[in-house]
Amino acid sequence: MKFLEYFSEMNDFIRQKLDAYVASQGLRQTKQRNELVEKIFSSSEHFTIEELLDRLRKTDIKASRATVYRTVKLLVDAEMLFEIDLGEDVTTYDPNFMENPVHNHLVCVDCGKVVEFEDNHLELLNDCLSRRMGFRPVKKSLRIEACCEKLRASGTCANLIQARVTQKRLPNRKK
Amino acid sequence: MKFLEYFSEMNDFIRQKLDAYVASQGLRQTKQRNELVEKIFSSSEHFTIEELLDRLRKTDIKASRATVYRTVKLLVDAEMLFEIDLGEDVTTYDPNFMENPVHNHLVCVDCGKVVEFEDNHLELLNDCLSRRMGFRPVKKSLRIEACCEKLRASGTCANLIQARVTQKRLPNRKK
DNA sequence: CTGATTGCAAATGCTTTGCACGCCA
DNA sequence: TGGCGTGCAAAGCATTTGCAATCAG
Repeated sequence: MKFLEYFSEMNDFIRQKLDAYVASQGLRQTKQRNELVEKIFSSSEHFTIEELLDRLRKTDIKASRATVYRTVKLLVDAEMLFEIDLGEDVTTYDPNFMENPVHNHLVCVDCGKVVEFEDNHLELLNDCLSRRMGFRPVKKSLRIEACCEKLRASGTCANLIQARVTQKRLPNRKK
Repeated sequence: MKFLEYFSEMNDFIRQKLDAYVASQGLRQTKQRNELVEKIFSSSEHFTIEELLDRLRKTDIKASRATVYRTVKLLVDAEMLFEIDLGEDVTTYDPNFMENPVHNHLVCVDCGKVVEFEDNHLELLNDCLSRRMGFRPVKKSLRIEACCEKLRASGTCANLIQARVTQKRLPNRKK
C-alpha cells in the first residue's frame, strides 16, 4: 500500500481534524497512528478494542495493544471518537458522531443489532427537561433496548441471521 | 440490634419480593443477606460496591467483599436492584426502580449531583420511535449530563458544596 | 538532537471464582 | 444431613503504565 493511499477511504474533514489536533497538542504523526485512524474511520461500525485488534490482524497494519489503547484514547480526547453505552461490559466506541453529532442508539435484545437514529422532538424534550430542573444540558446518552417485531411475527429476521454469522455483539454480555 | 428490627426501615413490598425470590430459587435466608438488603434499601442513594462496603464498615454489619458482590448480583437478578450508567467507570446501583420503575438520570458535570426524573412525554416518544423503527421497546436508559445554572449565575451552589464535603461522585472518573 | 511514541511486560483495579468450612432448612 | 452460603485468597479481564529502544520534527 502506498503512503498516499493511507487515508483513501477517509474523508478530508476527519483527516484535517486529526492533523489540527495533533499539531495543536504538539504530538507527532506516526505510521501506527495514521493507520489506526484510517482503519477506524473507513468504517462506520461501532467497535471494541478487541474487535479493532482483530481488524488489524486481518490486514498488514501492525500496532501493539498498548498503542491501540493509547490511540483510541487520543481520538476520544480529540472528540473524534466517542465511548457509547451499548449495555456491554467492554467499552464500545462509535466513530459516527463526527458526521452525526446528535444521535441515539437502539439495541435489539434478540439479535444485538444496533440502530442509530436522530429525532428532533427528543432533543427538544431533553433540553426542556434539563432547564426545568435548573440545569443547562451538555450531553445526553440514550439507549433503547428493544425486541425485533419481525422476529416475533415470522420467527426470524435478517439481523438475527447476520448476528449469528458474525457473532456481532452477542458474546461479551455479563453472565 | 434485635433480629426483628432488621427490616425496620424497609417497606413490606421489598421484603416480600425478596422472600418470594429467595423461596422461588431455592435460596436461603442468611444473616449477611438480610443485613445487606436492609442496608441497601433503607436508603434511596445510588451506590457502588465500594461505597456499600464503606457503609457496612460504619455499622456492626459484617460481610466479606465477595458476599457483597454476590448479594448485589442476586438482587440484580431478582430485578430489585438495577445497574445504572452514570458515566463512571465503576458500576453504580440504583435501589429506586422498585418504587419508580420508570425514571431517568441527570448528572451535573459541575458537582456530580444526580437528579432522578420522570416524564410521560419522554416515555411516549421512546415508545413511538422504537415502533417506527420496527421494534418493541423493552427498556431504556437515558442519562443527561448538564451544568448547574445556579453555579453559573452565583458562582456557587448547594450541591457543589455538598459534593466537596462528601466527595460524592467526584472521584473515580476516567482520567 | 530532543522529546514524543512504541512495544513489551508488569502493574492496576474491579470483579469473579475455587475451595474448605459453616450454617440454614 | 445435604447442600447453599461465606470468607479468603487466587484468578480473570480489561486497561494502564514504567521503561528502554526507536522515531519524528
